[in-house]
Amino acid sequence: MNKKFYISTAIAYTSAKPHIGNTYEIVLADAIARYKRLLGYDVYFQTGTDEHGLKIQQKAIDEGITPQEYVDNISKEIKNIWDLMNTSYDKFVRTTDKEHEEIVKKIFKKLYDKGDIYKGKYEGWYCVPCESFFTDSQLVDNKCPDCGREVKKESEEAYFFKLSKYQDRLIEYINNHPEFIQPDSRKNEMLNNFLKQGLQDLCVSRTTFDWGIPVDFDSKHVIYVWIDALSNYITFLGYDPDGNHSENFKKYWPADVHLIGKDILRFHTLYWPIMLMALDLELPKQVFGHPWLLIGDGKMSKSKGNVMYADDLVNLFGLDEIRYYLLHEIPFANDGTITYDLIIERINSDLANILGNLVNRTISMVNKYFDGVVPSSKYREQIDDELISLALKTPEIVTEHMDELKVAAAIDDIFELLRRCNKYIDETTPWILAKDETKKDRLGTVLYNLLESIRIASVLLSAFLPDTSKEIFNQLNTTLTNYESLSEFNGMEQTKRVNQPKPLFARIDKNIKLKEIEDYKSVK
RNA sequence: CGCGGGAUGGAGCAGUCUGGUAGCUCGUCGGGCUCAUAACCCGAAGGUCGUUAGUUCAAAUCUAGCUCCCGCAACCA
Repeated sequence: MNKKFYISTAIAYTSAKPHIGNTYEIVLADAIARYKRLLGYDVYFQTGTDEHGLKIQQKAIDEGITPQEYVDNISKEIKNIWDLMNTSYDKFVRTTDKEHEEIVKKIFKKLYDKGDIYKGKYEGWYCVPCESFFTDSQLVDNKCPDCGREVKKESEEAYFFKLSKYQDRLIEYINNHPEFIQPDSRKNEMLNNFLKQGLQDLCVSRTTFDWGIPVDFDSKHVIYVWIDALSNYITFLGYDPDGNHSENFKKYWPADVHLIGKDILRFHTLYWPIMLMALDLELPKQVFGHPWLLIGDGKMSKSKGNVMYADDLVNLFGLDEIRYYLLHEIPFANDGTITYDLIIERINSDLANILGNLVNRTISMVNKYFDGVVPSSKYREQIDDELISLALKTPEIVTEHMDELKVAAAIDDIFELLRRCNKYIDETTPWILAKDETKKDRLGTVLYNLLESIRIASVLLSAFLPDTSKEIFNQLNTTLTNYESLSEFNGMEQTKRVNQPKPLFARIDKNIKLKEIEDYKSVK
């Protein structure tokens, strides 16, 4: 049986349309999931939307619709964007799902019965018009951070979760599993900032709004986001608080990777593991807090008017172009930058020049010199060795990087091979060989080596640029696209015909494109 | 003294853990080539690696201080 791999993204909050920074996460997860499938893993890839809470209730009221209608709309919009980005999730979950709600109630009850949840009082600064509580540190000039009005000290009855009970166990777990929190720098942050200071018990219910899952033994309260949202990772898999877990749950839990934004690391590396400990469940193997995508040097925000949305970018540049940018430009640990200039630069230099042009010139030569028939490769020379050994080594290197979730580095590895191909063409000068009929066999070998190297690169690329990869296979006219076929350098079937070359990516004229973007924006 | 991260040629980044000629991509300049999407290949210029002091035969890399930027600061996804 194949090894399993369970990867999840955070579920997106349905308060607004996600911008390109939020979209990055699903694309990153998709690349990892696709790569694992390529390696033969039995992959389960879950994503979805988080649909409860005060903010949503208010927005719905503002728009004069029910909260359910509101989240139905946004959830659908988010799903559309995920689909637009060609992401291969296996399950799209919604926290307003009835079954989820039932299981969450049971989880809450179970923790309550166990004594890990208890009833207490929540104290804080309350803003009446906003109906929200704030902590000391959240206040701005001792006023409400949202509306700037006066706040007053209030307390309300609430349920609390005993984080403190489990904190030593968690510290021990984190220390014994150095790979649990990634990147490492985040692990230190969590340990130093929170765990070592001692955890306060977490308030897990609210009475100030009702758009949430009710506490079934105390209907005044709704279950607050933590238990509701975080538990999506197990409820939709078929976790049963009474112990009759589904086959899926037994098969896929614990998760291999929770992919999340670095801002919600605390919830996933402190609250969530402790919940699981309280439920006597295994902890996820890894939580990866990925960096942010910044516009220029600032954070994306509506007030700055610099928000970029995935659908606009795809309209302007194309799907794989944007996937490429997202996957390649975001480093492992630090925040990345996105600007139109940088997108254009990457598309031109990497996709059009290095990849697109290589495929185009190679297929053209096969057509021109061999009437499209894949030539035989028996006249090898020493100069071929370097290319061939790199082509055979690249899958290993890419896999290593992917195992470390270093997606950008993995893509670089593939492009290293493509660059080597371009260089190889210069070294072997096939157009000169073509002029000498006696060198026809040598010419064939050179072209074969190129075709096969491109095939190998394209197989690896299928996790990142699925459509492009498909198109390359189409032009190569090959169906041999599995990972196993990369272990030997003979996957291109001789005597088969390649198709006509077709440019994969058009080069972009920067000035024209920037103008087009202006026009596009003004029409919107 | 709240915690953590960052500061590397014009731009975007790697290298820092495990000190030892400063690397990659883009851009610029020069050359080559013509199969190809004015693409490709080669070469060059350009950085006292934020700052100060220390450790060392040797520091971008270790230690301490300082400056600037960013995230977090707990119930705000």
